[in-house]
Amino acid sequence: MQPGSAAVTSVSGAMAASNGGHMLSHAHQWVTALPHAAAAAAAAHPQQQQDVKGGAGRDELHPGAALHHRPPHLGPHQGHPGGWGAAAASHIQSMTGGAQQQQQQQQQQALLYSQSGAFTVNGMLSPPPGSQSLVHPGLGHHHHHHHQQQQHQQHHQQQQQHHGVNSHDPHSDEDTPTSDDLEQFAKQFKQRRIKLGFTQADVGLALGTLYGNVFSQTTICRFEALQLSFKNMCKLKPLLNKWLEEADSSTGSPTSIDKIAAQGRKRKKRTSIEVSVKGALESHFLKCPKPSAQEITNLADSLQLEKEVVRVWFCNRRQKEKRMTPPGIQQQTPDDVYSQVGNVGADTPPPHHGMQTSVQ
DNA sequence: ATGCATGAGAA
DNA sequence: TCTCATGCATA
Repeated sequence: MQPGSAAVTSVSGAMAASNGGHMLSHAHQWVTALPHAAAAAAAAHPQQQQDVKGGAGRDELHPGAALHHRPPHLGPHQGHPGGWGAAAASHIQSMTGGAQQQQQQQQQQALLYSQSGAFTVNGMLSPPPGSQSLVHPGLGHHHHHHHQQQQHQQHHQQQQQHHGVNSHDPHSDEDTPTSDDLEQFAKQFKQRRIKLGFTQADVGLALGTLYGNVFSQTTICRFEALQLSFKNMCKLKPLLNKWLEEADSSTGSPTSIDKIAAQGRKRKKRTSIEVSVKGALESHFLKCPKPSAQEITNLADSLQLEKEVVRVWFCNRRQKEKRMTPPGIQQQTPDDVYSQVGNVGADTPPPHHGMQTSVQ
């Protein structure tokens, strides 16, 4: 690896990777086009989302843009199942009557993807002819173990068992589930999904057509693999659960929906960082997960990467640590406990055990 | 299945 | 600026 090209950043055929020395005048503006509202699910229901906020009121009318999905009534729902990685869990969802505080949720943008290309306009109800789905013959290994989840950096847990609501019912889709619940659900979900012949992408779309919240294959995948934050898992579970019900029960209700066009945002080309460089970053991360702006600059400079790239790398790395199935977890089966050798480099940061037993 | 990226919102 | 949810693009 030449020291002159640690990372290859090619931006869509234009704008060559400008590295050489240290030009700090990179006004990264790949985002040139944005005024393109994705008025997909801009229904007027009192949800907590509203896309199109870039001031783009005019868009090219999507033919057949059907924004008519009944609101999933997520209103009085616990939008934030637990304060996990986030700060204070001060927002205890107390919907037990009338005193409840509400706060803005997150944002959701309605875009659409077309990755598997196997879905039909229907989202669901039509097992893709030859998707990447393979019928799993039963896979009956069930082994759930205990595992902690929280890291070290944060604090307090989230499983708040209130008075009244929440009566130890680890099966219903309501109330905050436990990690085990999530693990089981995820596993079950995946199994069912596959048996039904749907791809992750299909599900993502179906969710959109069903509730207005479209998700990508990526998200579904990460959900199944428990690679999301606990909080995020909790949020998605109800939706996916709903889909499951719909999926296997309504095997014959053509719910035609829309299919809008994507917008033309320009995204920066993915910078591929060389392994050696990644190693260096890892090392630094172990020493200092949160480098200061200055440190980032130095690091970026020495690694010959753009500062922004380094910054983002750290952000993403940190996020990884916060997932339910953190990186670095050695998946050891209860019978090969003797393969514990010296751990890499520094130390094993999170001694947490993970789950994720089978990867499709 | 994952790596790097975007963006809204919270500090 | 960081976190968090989320996804395009890619391996």
